[in-house]
Amino acid sequence: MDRHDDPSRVNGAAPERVTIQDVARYCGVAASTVSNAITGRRPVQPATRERILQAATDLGYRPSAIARALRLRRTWTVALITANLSVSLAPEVARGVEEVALANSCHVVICNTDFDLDRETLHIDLLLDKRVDGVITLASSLHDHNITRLREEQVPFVQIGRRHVEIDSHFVGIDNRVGIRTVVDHLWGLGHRRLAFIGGTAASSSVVREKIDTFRQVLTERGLAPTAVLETGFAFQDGYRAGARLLDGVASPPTAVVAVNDDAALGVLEAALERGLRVPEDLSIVGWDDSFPASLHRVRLTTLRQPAYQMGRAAATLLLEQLQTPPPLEPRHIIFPSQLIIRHTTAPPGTSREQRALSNEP
Amino acid sequence: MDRHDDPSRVNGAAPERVTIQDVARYCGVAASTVSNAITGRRPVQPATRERILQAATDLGYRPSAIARALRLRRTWTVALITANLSVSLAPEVARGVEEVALANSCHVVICNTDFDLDRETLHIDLLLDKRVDGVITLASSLHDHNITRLREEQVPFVQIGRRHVEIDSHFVGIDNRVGIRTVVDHLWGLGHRRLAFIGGTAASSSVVREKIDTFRQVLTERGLAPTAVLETGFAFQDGYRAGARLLDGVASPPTAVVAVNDDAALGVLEAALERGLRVPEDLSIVGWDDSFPASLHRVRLTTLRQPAYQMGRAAATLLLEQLQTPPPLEPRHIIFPSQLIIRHTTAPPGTSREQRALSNEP
DNA sequence: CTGTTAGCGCCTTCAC
DNA sequence: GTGAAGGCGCTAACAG
Repeated sequence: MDRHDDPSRVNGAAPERVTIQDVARYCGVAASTVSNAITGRRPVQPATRERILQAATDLGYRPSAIARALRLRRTWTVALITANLSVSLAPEVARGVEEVALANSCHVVICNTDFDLDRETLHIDLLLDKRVDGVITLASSLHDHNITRLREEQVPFVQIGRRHVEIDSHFVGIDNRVGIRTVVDHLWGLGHRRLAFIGGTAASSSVVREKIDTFRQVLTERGLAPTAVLETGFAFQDGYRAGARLLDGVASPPTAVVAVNDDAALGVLEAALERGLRVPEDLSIVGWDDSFPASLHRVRLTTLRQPAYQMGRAAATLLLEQLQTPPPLEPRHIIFPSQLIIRHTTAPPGTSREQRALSNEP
Repeated sequence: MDRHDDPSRVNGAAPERVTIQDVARYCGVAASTVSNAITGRRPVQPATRERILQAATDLGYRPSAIARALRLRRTWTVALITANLSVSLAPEVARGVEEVALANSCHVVICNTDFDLDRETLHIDLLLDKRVDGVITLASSLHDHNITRLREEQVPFVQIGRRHVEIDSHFVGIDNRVGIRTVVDHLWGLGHRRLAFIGGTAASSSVVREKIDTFRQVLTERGLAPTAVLETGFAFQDGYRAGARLLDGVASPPTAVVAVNDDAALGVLEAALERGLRVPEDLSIVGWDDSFPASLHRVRLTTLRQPAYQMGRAAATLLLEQLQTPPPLEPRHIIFPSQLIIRHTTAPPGTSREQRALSNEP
């Protein structure tokens, strides 16, 4: 009862949190017994167990995750590394990851790289220092160098969307080749022969490389060559810039554009509409991701749907499985089906623009 | 040189990370000296300092953030608590928070509450166990009970968007009353007299209460009453449902709708277009947030812009300031200006729907 | 300027 | 079943 003996009141500042020792003293038992009572790793006399648990709640005891982490070498924390958390499907992926993590008493730290190597490396430094239990990378958000570091430190990781060709790992995504083929088939079937691919940067992303390669290949199979391939980036503005380059002062602009993602596609749409083109009559546009804005009534973007949320869930599940079973599982690939959502931005090519283009040719 | 003495190779599994002791032994100095050389808290002989730093990089030493956290009672981790990370401005806020955090070697853990008290409490439990350095809450994402717990544990926190009336705290946001007044003035000026408010739930959010109260009040000042106030929720589908209830089989539907956020507004837009209404001729719609889809050419939603990214930055900055200066600063409120972005979903009310409605009345 | 000691809070031997 | 001792990796206090 002597207030001076109460370690939680040494001075007026920062009330110390109650520790396992406090509970032990309070119950007249050893700290290890409290630990056993709470974690249940070793049997404890039911009576004392009850007393301890009661005391713990009475005193408001909560074990320190930090002390535990130091001892157990587990932090109950995973990282989600992405280029830009607010781009296309990232938010939904994050939601999925977080949901599964929470169900496993695990937290998610977010890391935006902005496609910047230094930023990315800094994040990895911090994550390694913190001994996060695992990492999920979204799309092309990690350079080989840093992937290697994770591998060396034996930090489990799962990649979503982008697969490093050299480094096999757990992976969640769709088959980009099949996707591109579906898109091109659709446009081909509508009668398009002048197709362009826009957005992304192949240098920073093997997914983009894969898409572009497949795009070229499928066209080649049909005896065509791309009207244009513009690697302008992933954001709306990048798509807009691509649209401008595609449509301004070009003798034979494409009649259809395949974009690296929805954001870029919407940028192209914007550029086209600003130039007085009708979509889809004058220009067909296909996006990729089926992000929220694509579905809006007045947008009605034709697009390839990826189940972002489910992919986030799957990635987190994969990751957490690894944390529980020490022997490293052999890499597993979960391939979700992709689905072409045909809305109002694709149709047979009109003639207005086509004729204009022809009349410009000598 | 004897491999058996190398503690990092005890057995084949999990290569131990090199500790401060390893560096100390390697250099023939005490661990505390290594600590001082690296943190620079106390002076170290330049020569030995150099040797230690060199050894540290050679051995690949990186201090354990966990051990540091246990000792220093700082985790270099903050939490961002939000109802739904993928809703309206949350992703942009998160980006802002993360950017500032990283610049301070700090990580951000994300917590989605889904407006669920249990989920929220679970998150707070875990965050408290982890001794996060601080918390940022976005919109109406924390119940009073949990705010109180943060307060009791003396965890610094900043609120974005929602201000608890009873509990003063650091706050970042806009003035909702001014915002609503601006919106209603705009509609009033266009000639609208039948206005509805839709979306949100006043019970779960003081912001919504504030908006609705102001909405009613401004109308009252003009001698009007709301045509409808539908608290249906925050998501696109909630807006869609509200739109349906507003427009189906109602004698006098509103000529203008004020939505709680852009997502809900887009839902109303969808419902209106599906019913063959023209927007804005038959129905004006005003959103809130200026989220990405609102700006799209074919959407052109009139909306109130909040600087989401800047608000995230500001919140994180406020938070980190608190971590550096022990004496708790008195609560500061950073109020950003809001801005009405007038696009194509608002115009003087047309007569087509108006007349139809009148003709239905006896 | 540097080394020794102690302890942050917990869990895991090892004795009893 | 339970208690005592030791240590996870680091830094603050105290000697020298």
